[in-house]
Amino acid sequence: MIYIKVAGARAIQQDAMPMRSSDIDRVKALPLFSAASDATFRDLTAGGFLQKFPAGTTLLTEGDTVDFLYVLLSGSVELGASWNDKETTLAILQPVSTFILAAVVLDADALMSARTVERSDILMLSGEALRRGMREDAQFGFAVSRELAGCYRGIVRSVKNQRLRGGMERLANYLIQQQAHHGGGKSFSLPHEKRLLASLLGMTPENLSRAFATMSEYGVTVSGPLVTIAWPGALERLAKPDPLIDNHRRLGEIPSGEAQREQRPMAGEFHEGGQSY
Amino acid sequence: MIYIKVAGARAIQQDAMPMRSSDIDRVKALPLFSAASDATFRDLTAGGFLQKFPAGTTLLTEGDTVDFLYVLLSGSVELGASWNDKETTLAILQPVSTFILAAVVLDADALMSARTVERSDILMLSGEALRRGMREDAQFGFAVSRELAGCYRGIVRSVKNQRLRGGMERLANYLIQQQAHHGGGKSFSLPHEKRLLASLLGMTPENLSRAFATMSEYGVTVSGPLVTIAWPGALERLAKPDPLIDNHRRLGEIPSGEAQREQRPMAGEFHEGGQSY
DNA sequence: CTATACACTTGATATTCATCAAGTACGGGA
DNA sequence: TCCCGTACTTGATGAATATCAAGTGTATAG
Repeated sequence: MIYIKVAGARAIQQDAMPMRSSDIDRVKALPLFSAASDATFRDLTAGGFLQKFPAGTTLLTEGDTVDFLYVLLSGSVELGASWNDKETTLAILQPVSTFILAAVVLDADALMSARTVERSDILMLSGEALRRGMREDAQFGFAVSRELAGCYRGIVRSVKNQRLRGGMERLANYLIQQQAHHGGGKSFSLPHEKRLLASLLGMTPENLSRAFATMSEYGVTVSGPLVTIAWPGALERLAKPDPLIDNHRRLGEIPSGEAQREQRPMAGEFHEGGQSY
Repeated sequence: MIYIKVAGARAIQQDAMPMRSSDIDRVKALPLFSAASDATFRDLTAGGFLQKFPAGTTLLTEGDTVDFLYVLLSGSVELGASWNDKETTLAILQPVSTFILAAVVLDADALMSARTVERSDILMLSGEALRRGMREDAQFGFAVSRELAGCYRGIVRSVKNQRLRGGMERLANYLIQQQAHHGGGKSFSLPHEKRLLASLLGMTPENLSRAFATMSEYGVTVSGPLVTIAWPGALERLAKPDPLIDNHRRLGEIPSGEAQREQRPMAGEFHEGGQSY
C-alpha cells in the first residue's frame, strides 16, 4: 500500500475533472441536495469539481482547515483519528456519503483524518457556497440539519457500542449487520481487510483474529474474507443486537444520507448506497 | 437518592409553569435562538413551558419518542445509555444547554436517556414548532445546523478520548479541563459525585478511586470533592492534552451553545454557561 | 444520640485486552 | 520460478480494567 499525501486543495484542483451530468444527477438525488432550489444547487456545483484518488491517499489530516465538503461517489474512505502514536478508525464510508460536513458548517478545523481505502471518485464542493446556500435556502438548510442530526445519531450509536460492549460482542453485532447488508444469506464476504476492521471495532488485529477463532463456538467459520454463519441463533444470543445501538438495514432498504438512515422508514423510494458502521 | 419516572409529556404539562419574561430573555440570548426572527421565536415559545424537576428525575428513557426540545436553564442533567444491564454516562450538561436536538430534528426515538442530577429548571419547546421554524426561517435553520454540528464535534472528541486514551489519561485531562474551567487555580471542587464522574470517564468507581490514589505521584491530592494540583507540569505530561480532543476554555470564555464552543473564537461577547465534557 | 444508608476506599482476584515474538499463507515483481 | 513483502495467525506474557468482598467515613432520619 502506497500512502500519498495530498498537498492542498490548490494542488488538487489542477488535475480536477469537470462534473459529468450523470454525477450531477447522482448528487442531486441525495437527500442532502434534493430539497435545494435550482439556484442553490447551481451555486453549489458551480464551484465544485470531481477528483479521482488512488487507494491510500490522505485527503485530510486532523487539524487541517476545511474548505470543501466531500462527497464520496465511488470507492471507500476511512475516517480516523490519532493521539500519542495511537490510531483508531471512526468510520468507513461507502458511496454515496458526504463527509466532514460538521467542520464545513462551522468553518472549523477537521477533528478526523480522511483517507481513501480504495480508488475513489470524490466530489468537492465549496464550503463557502454551502454555508451561503444554507443561509439563503431554508429547505436546503433543513436538509443539512437532518444530515447532521443523522451523523450525530450514528456516532452516538458508535459510542454506545464501544462503551457498553466487549470485543466479542462488537464483532458479533458487526457480523449480523454485514449479513443483513448482504441480503441475509449464510455466507458473505468481509468488505475490508481485517486489520482495518479491527481498527474500526476498536481492537488490535491480533485480538480480532482470536475473536474470529472463538466465534467457531458460535457456528461462525472464516476463510479469508468469506464468513459463514451456521447457527444464526447462537450468534444472535451472543450479540444481543439492539435497535438503539445497531441500525440494521437489508440490502435494497438502505437509503443514502445519514438523516434517512436514522429516520423511521417513510413512504417513497430509497437510493442505493449506505455507510458501513 | 430517589428516582422518579416522569410518565409522559401530558402528565408534565399539568403542573407546568408559564415562561417568565426573564426566562424568555435567557433563551432568546442563546446562539441557537438569537438569529430566529421574532415570528419564529414567538411560535417556538408559544407552545413551550417551564418545569422544575427534583434531583434524580428521569426525563426521558432511550427509545422514547421525543416530542419536545429540552433546554436546561438551571441545575444539571445526565445523558446516559444502557445495554445488557450495563450503563454509561455520555455527558453531563450544565446550564444553559439544549438536549435531544438531533432526535427532535429527525422526529426520531431518543438514543439516550436523560435524568436530572440536581434540582433543575427545564424549558420544553414543541418539536413540531421547531421543525416548522427551521423550514420557514433560514437564519434559524442555520443556527440549528451549527448547534448540531457542535454537538457532533463534541461527541467525536468524546470517542477519541475514549478510544485513544487509558483511564489515567482521561482522568488527568478531565482534571486539567476542570482546573481551567474553575479559573486555573491550584485547587477546585469536583462538580459531581465521584461515581457519576467514573461513569462519565468510562470506568468503574473502584478504578476511579485507585486512579485518584495513583495521581498523588503526579502531585494531585484529593480530599472529598476538593482537588489540588501541586505540580501542573507533571500532570500535563501525563495528560498530553490535545486541542483536537479536549476543548478547554477558561471561566468567562465559555460561550453557550455547542456551535460556539466548537467554532474558533470570534469577536463579540460571550454568554455564561457551558457543558461539562 | 444512635442507627442506617450510602458514597467512597482498599485489597484480592478474575477477566479482558494489548504487546511482543514467532510462524504461516498468499500475492506481486524480478 | 523464486523472492520478498505483507496480511494474517498463534502463542506467551504483561498491563489495564472489572468484579467481588470487605472495610471506613459521613450525613441523614428517627
